[in-house]
Amino acid sequence: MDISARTDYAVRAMLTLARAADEERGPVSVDALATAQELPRRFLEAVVADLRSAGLVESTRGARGGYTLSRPAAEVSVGEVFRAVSGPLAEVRGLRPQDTAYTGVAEHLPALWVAVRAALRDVLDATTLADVLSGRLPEHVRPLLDAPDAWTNR
Amino acid sequence: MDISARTDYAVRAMLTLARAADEERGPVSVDALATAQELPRRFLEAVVADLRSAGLVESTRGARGGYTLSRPAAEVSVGEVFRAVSGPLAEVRGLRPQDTAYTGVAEHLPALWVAVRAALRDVLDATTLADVLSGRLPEHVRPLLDAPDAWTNR
DNA sequence: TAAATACCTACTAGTTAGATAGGATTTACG
DNA sequence: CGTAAATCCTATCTAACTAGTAGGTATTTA
Repeated sequence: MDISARTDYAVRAMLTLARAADEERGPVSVDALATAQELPRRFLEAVVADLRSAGLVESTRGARGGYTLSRPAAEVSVGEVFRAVSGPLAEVRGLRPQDTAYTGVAEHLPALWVAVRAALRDVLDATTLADVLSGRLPEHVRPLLDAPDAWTNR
Repeated sequence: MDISARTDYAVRAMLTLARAADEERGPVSVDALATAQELPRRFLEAVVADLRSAGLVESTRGARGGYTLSRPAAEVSVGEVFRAVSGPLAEVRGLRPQDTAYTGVAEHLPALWVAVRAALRDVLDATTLADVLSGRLPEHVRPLLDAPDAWTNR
C-alpha cells in the first residue's frame, strides 16, 4: 500500500494552487509549482496533465499562463486527486475489491477488501485541500491521529 | 494503493492453514495449499517462506511435512500477514508516514498520511483470520460495509 | 517579434511483480 | 535401508511499472 511520488507530488501541486487561488494570484506555471515544493519540473508536467484531463485544474496557455483550480479548495477532496493520477483508491491484483472472486476458505475475503477501500474513502474522500492547508482534518478523521501509537511504527 | 497478488495469496494460504488447524489435520504442504486455492505453487513457496521468517507459521520438513499456524487463527491479524509479505501497511515514496517532511503549503500533509495508515490499521490489525473464516468482521469494521455505495465503484 | 508557457511524443534506467527451474537437504514410512 | 515426499536455497526470467529526462511544437502575452 504505497503512496507513490506521483500522488504525493499531485497533492502538493494542488495545495500550491489552492493557496494561490486563496491569494488571487492567477495562473501558476509548472515551473512555479515545481520550485514552490522542490519537485522535478519535467515529471511534474506529466502529473499536472493528468490533473487537467481529470478536470481538477484548468490551464491557460501562452506567456503568463499556467494552471488554476477548477473548483474551490474546500470542494476538492484528496481522494479525487488520488484517482486522477493513480487510479482507483484500492485494487486487489488489479481488480476492484467487489470484483474479486474466491471459493472455499476465502469466501468472505471480498468483504474485507471492500472494508479496506471504505476505510480509505472515509479519510481521503472526506478530506479536502482546504482541510490540509489549514491543518484541521475532518471531525471523524481527527480521532485517528489521537490513538496512542498513531505516529509510531507498528 | 494496491493489494498485491503476493499479499492476496498469503492471506488465502493462511486461511487454508487456519481451517486445517481447526480440523486438526496436521501440517499442510505447499502443494496442498496451492491446490486448495488454485495458486501458483512455485511462487507460493516463496510467499510461505516469508510467513515463516516472520514467525507466523512453522514448518516441518521431510515427508508428511508442511506448514502449520504458529498461533490460533483468532490471534493472527490480517495486518500481520500483510507486513510479513509486503512490508509496512502504508508508505509514502518509500518513507513511513511520520517521516515525511514538507515545507510551506504541505506542512500538514504528514497528518493526513498518518491518518491513512491509522485507518488501514483499524481494519487490518483488528481483523483476524478467524474473523474472515467466519465472515463476521469486527464490530467497528462492519459499519464500513453498510455505507450505501460501499460495494460499488466511486 | 521575442519570450514564456502549455502541450505532445518519445525515450531511458532502474526497480518490482509475478513466476519458474534445478537441485540440496531432511524425514516419515514401508 | 531405500525411496518418496517434503522443505529450503539460489538463480533466473520477462513484463510492467516508476521516476525522470529530452526535444520540439503550439499558443499567447507584452
